[in-house]
Amino acid sequence: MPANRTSRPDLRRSILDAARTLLHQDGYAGLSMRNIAGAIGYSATSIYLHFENKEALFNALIDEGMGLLHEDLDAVGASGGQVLDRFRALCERYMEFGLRRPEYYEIMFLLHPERSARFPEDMYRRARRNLDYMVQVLREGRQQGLFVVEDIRVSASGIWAALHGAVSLLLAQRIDVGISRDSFIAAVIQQQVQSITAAMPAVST
Amino acid sequence: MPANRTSRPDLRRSILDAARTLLHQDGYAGLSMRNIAGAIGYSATSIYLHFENKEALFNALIDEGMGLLHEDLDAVGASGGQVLDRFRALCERYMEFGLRRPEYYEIMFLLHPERSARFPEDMYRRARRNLDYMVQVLREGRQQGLFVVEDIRVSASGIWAALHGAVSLLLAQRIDVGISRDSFIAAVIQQQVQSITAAMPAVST
DNA sequence: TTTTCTCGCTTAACACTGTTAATCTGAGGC
DNA sequence: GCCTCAGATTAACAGTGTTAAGCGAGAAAA
Repeated sequence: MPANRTSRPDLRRSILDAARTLLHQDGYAGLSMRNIAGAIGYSATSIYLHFENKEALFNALIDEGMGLLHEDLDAVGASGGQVLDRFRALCERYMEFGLRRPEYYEIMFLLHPERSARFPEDMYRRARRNLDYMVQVLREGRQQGLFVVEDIRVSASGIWAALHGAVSLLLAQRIDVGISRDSFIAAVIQQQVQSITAAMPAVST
Repeated sequence: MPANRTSRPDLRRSILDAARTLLHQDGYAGLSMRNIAGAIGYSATSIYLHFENKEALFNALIDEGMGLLHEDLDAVGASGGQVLDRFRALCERYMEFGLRRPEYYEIMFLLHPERSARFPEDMYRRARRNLDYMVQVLREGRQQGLFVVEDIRVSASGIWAALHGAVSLLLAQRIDVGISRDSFIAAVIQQQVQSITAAMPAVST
């Protein structure tokens, strides 16, 4: 029996919200179709009226997460300010997103590496937009003679990899407990800064 | 019916090998107890005579993988040579391990971030030994005045995170296909080098 | 008003999964 | 020959994603 048949359920939206909530509460392991359905007072098979299968449901959530991440990173781009500050902010914002919304980050970047072969093409495109923020700020920094990068796209990928690795290990609690989260994040960002501002013998000597 | 009852089966070993092979062939999704057992001609419940549960089986595999990784990294330490070269080699070897043995790397560092809370303590210790290789070479480099790092342990963690992120994204095929694997790896290593050799105004000016 | 149709949702079922309990089997010791 | 016991098995349970069939109420048609 539907929880509230009168109020124009918009079941699809409810499913997504319930899935996200359960993901946040119990993690990926405790998330089943019957679970999601039960949380909103429907039967499991109702979900299939709105999503082709579990993977499609996840892709919809991933899509939402990408949108949120883009919002965060967009805010950095629009903030103006020095290019180095914006680079730092970009790194910080990315990591902060992963740590603040682990349920999203997990399904967006952490889960099922083997499945990504079946990933929809446009999902890839959205993920690649993450990189574009980085690419743009690197290009700008290079134009101003502040950053030293050979291939911008490769460097941006490397920096993204570093940030992603840091978030992954933090979420998995695999960073030494003797290291404070904040100092680790600061160090990671500092490493990225040094990796692009380093080795400028022509200017500094 | 056992595949070969006469030949002193050493079932435990067979189980681990079968699990590893299946993991390599079909990925984590296609790995079930019945699958593993079927591959060596036993029933699924036989596995429970040698492993408490599936997680224990995985932990045994993870343990093996850690051993292999340590062997690889040890070889670098014993190689002698310049400290910077050894640092590079350490980075390269780590990434190469992940790419050469994805089935091990996946269960060691990629799978089930949520489950790691239940991770056995000594498993953590072994994982932390990875870091010690890095810590040692950083310390040596600093003593020689080549590396500039504030907190060695934090820096080592940051570098490990970067390497881990690079391996993760490569394995998940989330690095732009327009970027060659080798140039990406080279760039990541170069970034790590710059992150610890950068900003030496006192010496360079 | 009565019949038919349609759509949203449900139940039943299938083939899986990890795991436990109970059972079988066959070799070694008496 | 009989007993014991360890190694392996079958049966079963609760759970999973997913499909097929069925139900019920409201709209449309007669």
